[in-house]
Amino acid sequence: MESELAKAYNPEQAHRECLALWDKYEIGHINEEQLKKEGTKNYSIVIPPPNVTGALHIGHALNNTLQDVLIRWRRMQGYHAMWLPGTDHAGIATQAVVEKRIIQTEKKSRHELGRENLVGRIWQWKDQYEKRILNQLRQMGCSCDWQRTRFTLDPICARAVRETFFSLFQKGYIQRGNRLVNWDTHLQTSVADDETIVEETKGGFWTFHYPIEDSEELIRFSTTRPETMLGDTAICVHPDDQRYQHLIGKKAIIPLNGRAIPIIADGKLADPSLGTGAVKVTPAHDPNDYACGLRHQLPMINILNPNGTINENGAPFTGLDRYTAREKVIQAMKDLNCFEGHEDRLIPLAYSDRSKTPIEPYLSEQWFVQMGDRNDGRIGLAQLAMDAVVSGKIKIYPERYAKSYLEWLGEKRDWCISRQLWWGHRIPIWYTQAPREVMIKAFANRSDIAYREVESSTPSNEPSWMISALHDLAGNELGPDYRLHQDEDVLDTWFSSALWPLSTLGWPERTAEFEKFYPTSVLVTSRDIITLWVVRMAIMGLLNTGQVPFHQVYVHPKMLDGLGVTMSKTRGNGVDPLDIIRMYGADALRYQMVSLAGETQDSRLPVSNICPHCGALNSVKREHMNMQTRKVSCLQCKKNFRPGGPWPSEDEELPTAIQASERFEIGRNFANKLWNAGRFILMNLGESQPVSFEIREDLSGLPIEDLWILSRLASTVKELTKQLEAFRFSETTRIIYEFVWSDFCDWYIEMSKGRLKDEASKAKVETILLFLLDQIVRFIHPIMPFVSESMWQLMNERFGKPRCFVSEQKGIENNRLDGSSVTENPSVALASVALASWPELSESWINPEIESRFAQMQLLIRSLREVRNRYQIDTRIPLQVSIRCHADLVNDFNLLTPFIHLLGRVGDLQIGENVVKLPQSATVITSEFELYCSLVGLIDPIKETERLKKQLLEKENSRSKLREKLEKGDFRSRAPQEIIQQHEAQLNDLEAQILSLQANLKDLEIN
RNA sequence: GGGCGCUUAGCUCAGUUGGCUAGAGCACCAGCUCGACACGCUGGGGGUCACAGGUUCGAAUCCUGUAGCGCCCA
Repeated sequence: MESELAKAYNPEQAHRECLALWDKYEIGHINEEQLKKEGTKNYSIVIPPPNVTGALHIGHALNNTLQDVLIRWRRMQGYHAMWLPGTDHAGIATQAVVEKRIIQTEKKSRHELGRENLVGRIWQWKDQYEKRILNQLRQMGCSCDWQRTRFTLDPICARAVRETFFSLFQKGYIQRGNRLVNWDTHLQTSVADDETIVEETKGGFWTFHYPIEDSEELIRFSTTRPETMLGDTAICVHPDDQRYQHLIGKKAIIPLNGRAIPIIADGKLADPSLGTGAVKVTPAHDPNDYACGLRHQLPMINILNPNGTINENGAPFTGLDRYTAREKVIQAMKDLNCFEGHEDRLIPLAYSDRSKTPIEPYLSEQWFVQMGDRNDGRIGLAQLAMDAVVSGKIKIYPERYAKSYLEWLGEKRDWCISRQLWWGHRIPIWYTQAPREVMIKAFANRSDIAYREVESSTPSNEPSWMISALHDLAGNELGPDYRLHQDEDVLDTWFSSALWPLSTLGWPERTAEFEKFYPTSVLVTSRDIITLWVVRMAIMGLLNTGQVPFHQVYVHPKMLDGLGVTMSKTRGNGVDPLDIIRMYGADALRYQMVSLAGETQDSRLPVSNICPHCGALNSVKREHMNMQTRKVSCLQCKKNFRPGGPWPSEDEELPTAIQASERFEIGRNFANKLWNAGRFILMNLGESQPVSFEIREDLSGLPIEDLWILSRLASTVKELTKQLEAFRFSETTRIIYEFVWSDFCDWYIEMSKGRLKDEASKAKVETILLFLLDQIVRFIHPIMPFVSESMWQLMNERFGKPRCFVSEQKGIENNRLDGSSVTENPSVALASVALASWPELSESWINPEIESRFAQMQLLIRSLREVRNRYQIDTRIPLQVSIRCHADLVNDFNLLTPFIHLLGRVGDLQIGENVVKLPQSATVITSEFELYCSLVGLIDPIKETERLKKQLLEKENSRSKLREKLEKGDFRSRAPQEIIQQHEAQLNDLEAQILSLQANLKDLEIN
């Protein structure tokens, strides 16, 4: 008996030991030798790089667990599997967080701090969070290739960005121009459409009129943003609108500044059925008006400064904030008698996701990647990425997401890649004014320079140039007379993350990593990222290399809280994976993550606050979210605490709760179950030390219980492998749980308790037990690496190097620690289960017939237990039992007699075709057997009558349903023969069972 | 407004091409310290599969509509 094996699995100890072990053997690292080796099966994943904005939450835990499951599984299958970790600089998000913090703590704006200082501070932030994120991944057990960790702003990634920008510029895919963008007046940058959120907001709807030039007439219109009248350049009516035909071509006067603007007809902008049918047109401040402005070549007057105040074009309101200006403009219009009315309205308003301030449509100079089709023979970028999915070069799982991918790309909208930020890859463009000859002279022989003339509305003697360069320009390339200055803006974060599969592998250099692992095997991500990121990676990969960046995309569900709301730090309904690991262990976290990754549903995870005083779970209510409640009293100990959430600082009076969820208990319990199964097996081996334990592929001669468990094992492994190949993660946990807990622990181990006591059968059952444990530890490892590794190590300690195996399998341990060749000796144990081989068992072991025969014994045992429970018979009292069944089953039951005695706690046992009912017995009737448990002195006729009547009722219900079905309509003429026979056989069974039950009931009445 | 998805036991979810009496875990009830495990063992109760139609011999499953929820795009 070994006492050193803890009674319960200790995740903390396992984490310490396993992490050290995996570090020691660098299990995730592809070394130089492996890198160079040819003819290997390769498998690679690049991590969707988490933002350095903050720490990882439970959604990341899901995403990364799934990647690790795939990587560990493929590694065990003998692939050279490489999972490349890293982080994303997340331009606007990170800059916003750091800026905000500096404003709070130091009362300084970024402009006061200066570009260099701010960027320095963000790097500090990045260092801190990158470290934290990578540690979180490590604690989760992620087997990344840590030595290849990348960051989207590091020099390797920067090189790919420069190369790509240059090439896009050269090929004419990148252009600069005045565009209407979403302007964040707080952060003073443009933001992408998907960085905005639209919310119904309380606003107003005002009606005004403008006088018509040289006329007594007025034209009336309505607006939700009166201040934009300052930038109006037209009034628009519908071409068919009879009310305004005579006004088209005339001019209206903006009374605020006296500007005369044309009245135009445009069927796309004006809707005669809405309001007055006339609308004001402000091309510089509204997307629809902008489009109209382009159609009619209207002037575009920008009335805003970058900070949201009115500029000189908006005189006399210059300098006022736009919302103050709105009030003043309304008042001015009232004073001019041009005001007609006002009503309150809810209007959809776009907010910046980063600063939460209202977005202003704003005209500014931006850089764009052209996505649409081209007329110069080059392929359109959107089309390029669409073709990859249509042709199947990229396969998306589940398939339906291919649709959103294609639909989004189908719009072929240009991609605005410039951001007015300081944190990011600075746009590699330099500007200058110089004569053409100077440019040619300086750059004629340079392949690393491309330049274009800037189209200018104000012609001058010397043309303006935009210069794209692969390497930074010093500024003096054109000599002392012509200074170069670099564009102030940075690139959209997605520009560099779009290159992630390329840049991390070293592209544009043809590194060994790139050659071996590009295209990557699969990208694992969540669906909101498809349009932002997946499509852009596809474009960049195809454009730069002609190859897709990944063969498969697996889209997993989203994590929701108990109320069905997406988890996020800002809502305070998220959970830190480290909290879960501390409470339940990393295996429990991973198990739960895998089990909720189903095909269709997002998954709800009710979140609780852990009381800092007593540890009780208090579920998170809506009122606790968004830091709305400062104080909660614990349901259990009644003491007060502050609910968990993204609080900016510690509370001085109240301790703050960490958050958790009892859902993770399943995984914790399961890990403990496995631990204890292993503990049982190792302890029972006692003093004996099998040197190696071998199972032949040919199972003949093994008893039915062994054939049964090996059949179950083989089909479990087969099914598991199949489900992993199809990314059906939740299925894998179901399969594993069912086999390990039910088949292995509840049945096989329980049965083995008898065989282990018998010297004659001890060695044989030990062999099977060890073999099963070995196989389980292997196939459970991708999902629960810590408990499986701990068990593996215990087995190593116990048996040293030799290890169980299937004797006919050769050369399966091919993924050796030293990266060396396939070993021909399968009996050599491996230092880590992470490097052991994935189970692969003979098809011939799968035996459905044995499984269904064995199921009869299970049903028998369950029936016995039910009787015992019903009568509350002490487990120590053996039951006297007789069983009537057909000959085949008599035979099986005879073979399994020891287990019937053991598991059913049976004393006297009679089995036969003509066995008679015992007096005063409880009865269970099934389709295959009739079971009688003698209850002399215990039988309660009333109770037993109740039981039988219940059984009878159930069977009669089933019978009438079945009869109805068989006799109704055209069942017999139209249903397949097979089904009809099945139903009939079942009906016969039921009839027989009902007769038996009735007979037994009659007996009870008599007695 | 358009698209995608969801609605199954008190809770979280399975249910792959329609076919035995719809399953699991947790929670609940009853009984168990029987030498792996109380993070456990044994048994039990609990569902008109959101609603209304339709197709079919047969619908949780396929079709249409309604309601509610979520996400994406306008």
